[in-house]
Amino acid sequence: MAVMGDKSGSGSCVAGVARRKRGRPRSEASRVAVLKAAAELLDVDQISFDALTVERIASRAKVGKQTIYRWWPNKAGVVLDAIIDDHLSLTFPPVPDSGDLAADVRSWMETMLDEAMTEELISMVRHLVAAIAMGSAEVQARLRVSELCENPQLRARFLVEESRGGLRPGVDPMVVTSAIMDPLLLRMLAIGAPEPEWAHDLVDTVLRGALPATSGV
Amino acid sequence: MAVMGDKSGSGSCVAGVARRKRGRPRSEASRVAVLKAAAELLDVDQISFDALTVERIASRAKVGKQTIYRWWPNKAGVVLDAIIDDHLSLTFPPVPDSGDLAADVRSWMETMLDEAMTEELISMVRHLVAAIAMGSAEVQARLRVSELCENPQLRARFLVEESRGGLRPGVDPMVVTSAIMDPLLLRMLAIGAPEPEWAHDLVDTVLRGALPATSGV
Amino acid sequence: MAVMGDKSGSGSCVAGVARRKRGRPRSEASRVAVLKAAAELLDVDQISFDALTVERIASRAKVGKQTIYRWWPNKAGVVLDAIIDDHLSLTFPPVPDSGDLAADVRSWMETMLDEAMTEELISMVRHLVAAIAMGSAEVQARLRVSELCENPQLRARFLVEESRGGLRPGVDPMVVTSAIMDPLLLRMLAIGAPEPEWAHDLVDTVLRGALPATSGV
Amino acid sequence: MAVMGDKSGSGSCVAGVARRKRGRPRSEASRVAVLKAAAELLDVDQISFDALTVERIASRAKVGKQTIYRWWPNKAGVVLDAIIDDHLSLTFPPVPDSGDLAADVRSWMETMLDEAMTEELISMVRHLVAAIAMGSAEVQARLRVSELCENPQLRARFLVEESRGGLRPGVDPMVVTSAIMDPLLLRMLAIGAPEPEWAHDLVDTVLRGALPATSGV
DNA sequence: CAATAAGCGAGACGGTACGTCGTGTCTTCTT
DNA sequence: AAGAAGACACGACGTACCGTCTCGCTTATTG
Repeated sequence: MAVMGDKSGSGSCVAGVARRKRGRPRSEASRVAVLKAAAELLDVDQISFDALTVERIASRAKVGKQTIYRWWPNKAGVVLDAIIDDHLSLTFPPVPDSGDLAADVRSWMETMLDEAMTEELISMVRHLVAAIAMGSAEVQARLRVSELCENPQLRARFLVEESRGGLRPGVDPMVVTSAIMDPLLLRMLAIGAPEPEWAHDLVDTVLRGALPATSGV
Repeated sequence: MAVMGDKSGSGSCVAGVARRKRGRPRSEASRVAVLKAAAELLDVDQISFDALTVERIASRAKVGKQTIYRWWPNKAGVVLDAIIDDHLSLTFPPVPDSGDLAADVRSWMETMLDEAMTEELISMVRHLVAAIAMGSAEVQARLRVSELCENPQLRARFLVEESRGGLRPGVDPMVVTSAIMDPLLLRMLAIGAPEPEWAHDLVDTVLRGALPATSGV
Repeated sequence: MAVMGDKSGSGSCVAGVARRKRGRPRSEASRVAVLKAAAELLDVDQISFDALTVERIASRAKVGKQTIYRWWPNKAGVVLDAIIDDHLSLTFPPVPDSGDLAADVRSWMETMLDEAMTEELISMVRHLVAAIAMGSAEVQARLRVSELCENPQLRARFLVEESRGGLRPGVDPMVVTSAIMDPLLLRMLAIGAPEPEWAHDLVDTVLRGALPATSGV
Repeated sequence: MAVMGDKSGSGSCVAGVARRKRGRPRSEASRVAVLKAAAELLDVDQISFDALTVERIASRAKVGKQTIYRWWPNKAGVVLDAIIDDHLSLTFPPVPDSGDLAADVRSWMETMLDEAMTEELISMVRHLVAAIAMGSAEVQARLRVSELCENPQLRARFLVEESRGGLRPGVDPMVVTSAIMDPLLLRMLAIGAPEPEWAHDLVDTVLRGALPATSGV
């Protein structure tokens, strides 16, 4: 999933051969060092998004400040690229597929509450949301909350179920995913781990709305 | 809903007489001027949360910078108090009550999409979420997204419906509110106004899970 | 040597009986506490003149800040009063009087160089000069360097000598005192203790000019 | 008379090649602009040493505040460099050389009293002495009152006279200069212009001590 | 192979805002 | 009325980053 960190939108060289430009080419090592440094500062050193500074990234990456400003518009841009380049990611537990959607989602939520509500994951959510909420319109154009914060696996499970005919007709798997995941994310952002009761109630209510009437949820 | 802007955790005078402290008492005028100034800068002048500075608040409020730092820990603290003190608030359209919950919520969502998705409302959502996502743990302890970003009217409508027995037994009105409102808020935060189709699908799915099976949603 | 620390020049009550003014009289205890505190901070705690603050004086004196501002114009005023009231003073070694002026002054200078060039005395000179150099015109009107920095004993010795006819006719004892003391003070201010050679040369040269031609200096 | 404004004690490159350091080199333009600005504020705008602020210097010099703090420890350091770099100096009237030292010095003192005792010169003396008296030990190490406040021309006149054999053997020209100049400076600092009588008496007394006995001073 | 470009680490630059400290004034209760 | 306490408007402090701008050096392509 290559991404142009390019300020100027670059517009890839259409000439098939990808004719190399004159002058010294961009250093891949520096690019990676920057993204890695940013990711580590947020992830390992657990600093907050606004305690993160471009200078600190540059210093940790052993890179000149200008090298960052040459390729990214600001720190939000760097963080987003770090996310996109998978140096920094939300890793939610996998969603099982036993054939029984309701049981699978409930079991997944159980695992979320028991194992995934770590300080690291919660602060990561905060960083991402902060990066998005503070980023410029331009930055947001490159990023969808739904693509980053959502559990792609959860969405995939709903899509599979839909193809099996296990969802009520007309129900959008994306919508179902959001209805479960987004309230969960906002709770993590605002109050940390949610109440188990609340979470189970959420899953039940949404699933009841998403499954066919015949299924005895 | 009075709130102690106090750094040191309020510490109410338990002694019944509430004996006045020595020295000049805190100026209520200054307190209000600060909150008002912060609110106006975000609300009227439409500046972003991180373009907001303590110095600018102080200058607009005609108050010494120290007076702000004496009573609030940082700008996020000021903004939160401004919200809590109702100088700054999200005002969503009212939820009608015709007796038919499904129709009411659908109509409310219609109004949201048509009238409420203004630049102002969306940027206000961003300010609030940024204030929470970037704030310290201490700040978050004083604020719940669920209390601020949520539409209290929507929640009230579900509570009324529950008391009338119009909700499926065991369904928590708070959960239902979140399942509709939170995905909407995240969309506003990330991509601005959501697709109408998506929004209607969300309402339908959640309501189907929340209403009694007998109701023909 | 009583001094009115009064801002308004006060103008003593002319009515012979010294009729007490209405209201609570000025607290002598506070006045002394302030001067003592200022003196100690400079003298004992060895802080520099501009590290000295009115707030620190007030706090050390257990006195309200206003009590200082009610009676003194600023910290320079306080320091000057502390000097005048003898809480803070330059104590130079005594000048012997053996009848032989030249021998006495040389011996005094010897003692100065050997015993008096302590860190405390030098920093005290600096405080005084700073207080004078930075003080307003009003402050300076109340203070003469010649009265404070000069060794009154040295001056007295020259005056005695003059009355005995031991000075060349027409020579002003004050001038002689200055010609020896002021270069010494400036050296202390700028470079700390002066070179002994330099000091002896100074004494010799000035004395030769001040004593009658007959005396074989 | 080049001076390193360097915080870290100059550290000249001993390596003959004087290999340039990495990074952008210090801007000479900024260095000069700062010293010039400080000098003008004291000299032209006639503000007092403690009304002088680093921010004002920076703003007048059109320089970032940090650029000042990068190279100087505080405002006293800046003022001292301004002095050393000759942007700010005491300019006393020239000392004539007619061959008759006594007449020359008396005539010079006459000119001093008549023409040089301007408000500007006196306040400049105050600035310089304040800068020294309040400065840290480090600052003082770089500056000698004797080098700055003294009239170099007066000293030169005495040195010339010494080489001609016009001074009494063993008399140090530096000492004579101080014995005349320092009392004058302290008077200017403390009370402004001195009495003419006092000044003439000073000159007579010191010269009598400095000239050979044969000369009929 | 030299010339020419452009990227690189380093670090100074003009700025803005920070959070703290001190000033001198004001306002409250206490003595 | 004066005193101790302490909040107030103001403004400078010295620091941290911002985003820009040279420097000398390195690494490519091109003539």
